[in-house]
Amino acid sequence: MRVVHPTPDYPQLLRGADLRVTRPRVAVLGAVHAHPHADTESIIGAVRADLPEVSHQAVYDSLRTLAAAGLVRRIQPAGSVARYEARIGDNHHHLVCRSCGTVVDVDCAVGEAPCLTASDDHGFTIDEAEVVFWGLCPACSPTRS
Amino acid sequence: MRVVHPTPDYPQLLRGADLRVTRPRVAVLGAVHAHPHADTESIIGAVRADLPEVSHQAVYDSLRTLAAAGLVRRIQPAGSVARYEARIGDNHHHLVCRSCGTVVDVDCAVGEAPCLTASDDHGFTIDEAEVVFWGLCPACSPTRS
DNA sequence: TCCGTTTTCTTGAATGAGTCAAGAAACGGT
DNA sequence: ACCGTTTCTTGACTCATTCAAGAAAACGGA
Ligand SMILES: [Mn+2]
Ligand SMILES: [Mn+2]
Ligand SMILES: [Zn+2]
Ligand SMILES: [Zn+2]
Repeated sequence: MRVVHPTPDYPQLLRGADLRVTRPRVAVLGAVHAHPHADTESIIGAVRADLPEVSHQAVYDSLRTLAAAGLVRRIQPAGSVARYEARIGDNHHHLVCRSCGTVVDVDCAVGEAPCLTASDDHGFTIDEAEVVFWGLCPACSPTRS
Repeated sequence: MRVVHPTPDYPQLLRGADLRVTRPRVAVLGAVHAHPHADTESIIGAVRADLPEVSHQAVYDSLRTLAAAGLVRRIQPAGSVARYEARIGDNHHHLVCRSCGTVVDVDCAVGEAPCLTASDDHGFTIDEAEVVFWGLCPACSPTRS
């Protein structure tokens, strides 16, 4: 079995979401695909490798638009700035290092989205169950003998 | 069976955590007990009912110290300012309204803390599994017939 | 109770991610 | 190519939270 990861056609993804295709949006979408869980500043840096003149506001606007359209997901672990990823629609979860802030993906252990049911929904209409595992990454863990 | 909720002895709680007993700390601890999931601004307001002259910085410092000592828990759902609660040590979870930001408690549906195990820990040393259910509270839900 | 040391609080300024707003440029349907 | 609409640029601004320096309070020992 062979899993293929063709480079996504970003303009097509944008059109499919009824969004205008602009150079900043294409570059931002590409940067998010290339740098999972990157924060806005990193994305601005990556985008400027292609478009040296993009404004930070264009990146902020693009990220917001892409997130609203469901083309990217925005996450924000407590104490962190916003981070973005292109892995969407699979309700996966995250492992966050308390020391360095590194974020890694964790497949949902239970099932489909939402993967968990609240014991008492208090009358809420729940649409997502977000799980964040906190701890220390290998690099930040105290070395054992 | 009778469940009693005696008013906690805040000075004693502080001493037990090896913290100096100061008026701001006692008041902040009381405010967090009285107003679960309140944000810092609300806590400042509540504390000033007792101590009209406390500085906002004293409240920020107290909250940080109390959280570090484990006497209160700090939560910060994405897009929200920091919120604090005194219900600690039971690994309960939260239900957050996407519209008004209301936070309510949800008992852990699975078990003891951490109530979940990551499918792959990537070498991390995990110490907490945080679950946030997102949705709309009854007041914010579109009314049905 | 008084003292000295240490911690905490007050005051005021600073930080920084993110937003707002107005005009210029780009997109895309005709 | 033209034109109406959306998006981008520029620059100012917000606001939760932090930083820093000196004044006040806490507390263990005398
Ligand atoms: Mn992810
Ligand atoms: Mn709670
Ligand atoms: Zn780490
Ligand atoms: Zn609500």
